[in-house]
Amino acid sequence: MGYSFEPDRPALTADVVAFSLRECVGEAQRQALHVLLIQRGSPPYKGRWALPGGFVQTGESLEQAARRELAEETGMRGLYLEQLFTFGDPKRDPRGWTVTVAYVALVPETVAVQAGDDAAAARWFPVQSLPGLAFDHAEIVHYALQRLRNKLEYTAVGFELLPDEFTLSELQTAYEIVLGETLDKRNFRRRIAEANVLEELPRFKSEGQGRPARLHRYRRDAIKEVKARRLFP
Amino acid sequence: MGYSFEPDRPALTADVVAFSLRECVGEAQRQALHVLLIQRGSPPYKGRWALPGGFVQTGESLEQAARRELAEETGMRGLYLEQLFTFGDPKRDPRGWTVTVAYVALVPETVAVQAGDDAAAARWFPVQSLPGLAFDHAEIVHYALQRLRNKLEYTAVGFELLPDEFTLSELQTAYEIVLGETLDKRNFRRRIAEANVLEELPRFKSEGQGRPARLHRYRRDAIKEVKARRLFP
DNA sequence: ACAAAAGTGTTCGATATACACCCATGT
DNA sequence: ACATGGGTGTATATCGAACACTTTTGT
Repeated sequence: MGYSFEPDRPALTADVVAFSLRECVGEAQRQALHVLLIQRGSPPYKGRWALPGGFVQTGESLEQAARRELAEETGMRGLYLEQLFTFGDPKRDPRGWTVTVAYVALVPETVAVQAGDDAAAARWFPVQSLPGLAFDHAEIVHYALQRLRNKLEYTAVGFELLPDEFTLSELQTAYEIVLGETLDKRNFRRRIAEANVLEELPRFKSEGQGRPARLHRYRRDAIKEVKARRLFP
Repeated sequence: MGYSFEPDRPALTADVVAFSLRECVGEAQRQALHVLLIQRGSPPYKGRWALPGGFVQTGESLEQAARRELAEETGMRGLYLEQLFTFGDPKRDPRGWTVTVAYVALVPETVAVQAGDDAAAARWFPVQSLPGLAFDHAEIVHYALQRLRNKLEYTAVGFELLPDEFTLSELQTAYEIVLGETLDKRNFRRRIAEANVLEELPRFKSEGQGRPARLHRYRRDAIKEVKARRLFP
């Protein structure tokens, strides 16, 4: 670090790829993985959809910036958040040199979006049918999706997409939607049990018809394994 | 991304954690994993050791900046390089707000270090006995080491630490040193063979005594597996 | 009673692990 | 001839994958 002069500085932003499992519009009961996008109100890319995010401010950490921007633009707080990658191609923003630190957030369906102060539209889009995105945001979403699938295979973060209390079937459905493949119920439950990150609650959830399902929640005292085992090899 | 005003900008740097397997000083034949450090010539942390790195310049990408700084300060070029993480704690640099994008580089022992223009000392330190580091660089190295071990378990990047041509025993030794455990020779060779990333060369390497070992090299046409298999579960 | 979702074990094949001897060269 | 490192196959244990029926509730 032999800083011998002070060159120009890029603008630094934090952008968030917020994933959530939501019902597809028009298709009740059919959940799909969605990404939250915000419609740009000013050029460049005016009217185009983009990831929530904005400038990192003096005195805050990168993660704080990501959380603040997400809260300001969508009202969502307290989510699982993880740094994804930093995108710094000098031409990625037509206005000038802008480097962005991208984060991934996982959002339970129970968390509601409140559009930001600037009244910009915020909407969930199915990852399978995203509109054209501003900047290099399509690339960022693509990279985030890969990472999410990987993460789900190796670690047990799936419940970050669910409410505090959930049934094992809901958890399995979450995994199936994200991974894009169906899983065997018995094998799935065995894996989750062996991971030892859930605890049973003394409550059940009745989903219309059928036998009520036991509710579970994440064990907050769950130990991070020294050598993470792959959950779904 | 509703940029409504232009806040202060942090300085943006790229730092590199360069790993290499080198002989320990004093202990001929005993290799260990080393990290390249540069002695700071000016405050803050004057005289302390730090990671090579420096400001990202206008018009270059983050990876280009990392490569350029590494070349300028150590003379090393053409290495395996991978983005690690971006560190942005507002207090990480006492001079002011500085965000750094950290990279990991893997350096064959055959690559020599030429100290940079500013004649700052550059030295390889065993990861087991690092000096006190400037800034948050100890944290960065620690994180890089975790990532390197992980990477080696899941993917076959081990040969990036070796010269173009190497023997399977050299490759195994590299894995053993980084992972900190001994591996079974036959199982190791089977795994590497199954990964299908190496090709045999019609040459052998005679290491003083013993039967000469066949040389191998990385297959440049090796296919990236869709679903990476763990090499050493 | 029946439709709908929850819950539960076992078998079989694949993969990982443990293990020992012969080969080619230098001294 | 012997010391040194290179090279090879098999048997067993573990793990993953496939698979079907019983239970509990709402209608």
